Amino acid sequence: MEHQEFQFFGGRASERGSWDWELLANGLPLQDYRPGQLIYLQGSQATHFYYISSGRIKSYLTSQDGAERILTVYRQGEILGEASFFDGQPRVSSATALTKCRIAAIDREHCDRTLRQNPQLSMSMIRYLAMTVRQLSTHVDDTAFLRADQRIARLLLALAEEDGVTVHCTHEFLGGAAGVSRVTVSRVLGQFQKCGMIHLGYGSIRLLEPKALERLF
Amino acid sequence: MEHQEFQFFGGRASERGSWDWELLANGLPLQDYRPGQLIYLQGSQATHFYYISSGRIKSYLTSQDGAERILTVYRQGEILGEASFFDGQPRVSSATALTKCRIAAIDREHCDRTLRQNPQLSMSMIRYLAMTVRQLSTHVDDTAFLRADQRIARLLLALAEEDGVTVHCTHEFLGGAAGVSRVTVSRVLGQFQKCGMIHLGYGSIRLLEPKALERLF
DNA sequence: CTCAAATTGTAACATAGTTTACATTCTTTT
DNA sequence: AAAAGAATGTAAACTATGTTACAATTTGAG
Repeated sequence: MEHQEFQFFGGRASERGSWDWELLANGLPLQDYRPGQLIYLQGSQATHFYYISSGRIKSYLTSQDGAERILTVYRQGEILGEASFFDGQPRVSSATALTKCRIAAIDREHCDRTLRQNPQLSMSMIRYLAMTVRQLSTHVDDTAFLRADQRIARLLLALAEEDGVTVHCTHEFLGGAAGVSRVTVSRVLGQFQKCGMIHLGYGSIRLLEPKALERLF
Repeated sequence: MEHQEFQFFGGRASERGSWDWELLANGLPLQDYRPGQLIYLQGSQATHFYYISSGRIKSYLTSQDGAERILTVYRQGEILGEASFFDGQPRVSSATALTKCRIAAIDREHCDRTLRQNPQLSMSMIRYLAMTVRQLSTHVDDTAFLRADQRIARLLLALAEEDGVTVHCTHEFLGGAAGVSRVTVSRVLGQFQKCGMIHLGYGSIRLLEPKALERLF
């Protein structure tokens, strides 16, 4: 029970390293992406899905007035965009590179052939999608039932799970991922710091008392 | 583009009839469930998933203080509980029968054998899970960016998609599905009625002007 | 080194939606 | 037919968060 339910988002932690998608990307050229570069856009048709050879990518929803809700942060060795690819409907989310990335784009012909030649990959894909369903359900659960401070606490713990005790991100980012405003993030983090649970830097947060954060819910 | 994006919840409309899971349940005994009977419980281990031969089932999340958030209404011919089954983690949601149901419980041994004998079923499962990912993403999108009245309008349209112009459910139910309180549902529906968009009965809502409801967002 | 841009802190104010409470209406049971 | 239970309508008080605004700090670019 090291990290228990903390697959809130970003959280593919529970399965990190247990996927082997290199086979899927085998033989495909890697493309370079710069930070901030768009990979796919909400509403577009899904002709490919993507394998991350290196770098980090966020997927997110955008409201009509431009607000952004982050769904997942994908990392090296993971795939993204496979759901819209398989169900044939337009993309529900967008994805952009958070860092420099090297990405392979997998098209339908390549995917079909590789799955046919490696039947065990189908089962991996089923498990991967099942994990994504779990993560999104947890997302709904959290936003439905937790207060702002609780969601922010969960998020910090989930990010620390991946990055270590010092999490590097802005309050703006945390707001987008937890579904609260930047101002609320700053206020809540200020309180956390006052209680000695965290230490705030510029663009970074060091978790001092993770146990205390867990006790918030 | 008859129903466009309205897979909000309950909404498997976009794919209705396009699944053929009978093969998966073939040879398994059907069990009878009464309305209100529990099928599986949040937090429990997933040893089976389920095929609905007849009846309707809701899946939902429960908060610590007992509040309920409905995720999906499943119907005849659909399967449920497959995500936790495949990813091997405890159930994130519960499921109970809404009506009398006949259900087949599919265990791991039976599932493995059937998928091995019918390789095309794996691809169906991938498409089904992909559709579920889409639905949950839409769920997150709606609760993140829409007001109470907009979510209720969407929900009514989605339900009408399945049940016809007269939707049979309580305000309590709508609240659970849209993520708002019963009181808010009653207030919003009252306004909709005053505008002539709907007609309210006892346990039923007739949509008079669906177009007007769509214009709300 | 300087200036512009990004990030953070904080306060006042606005508000959508919850909670609580109670009356009313409809349905089912006896 | 009466009584009990469900479902609905509506109002008042409350609250968590968003919004707006602006100052202070840190970083990065030229």
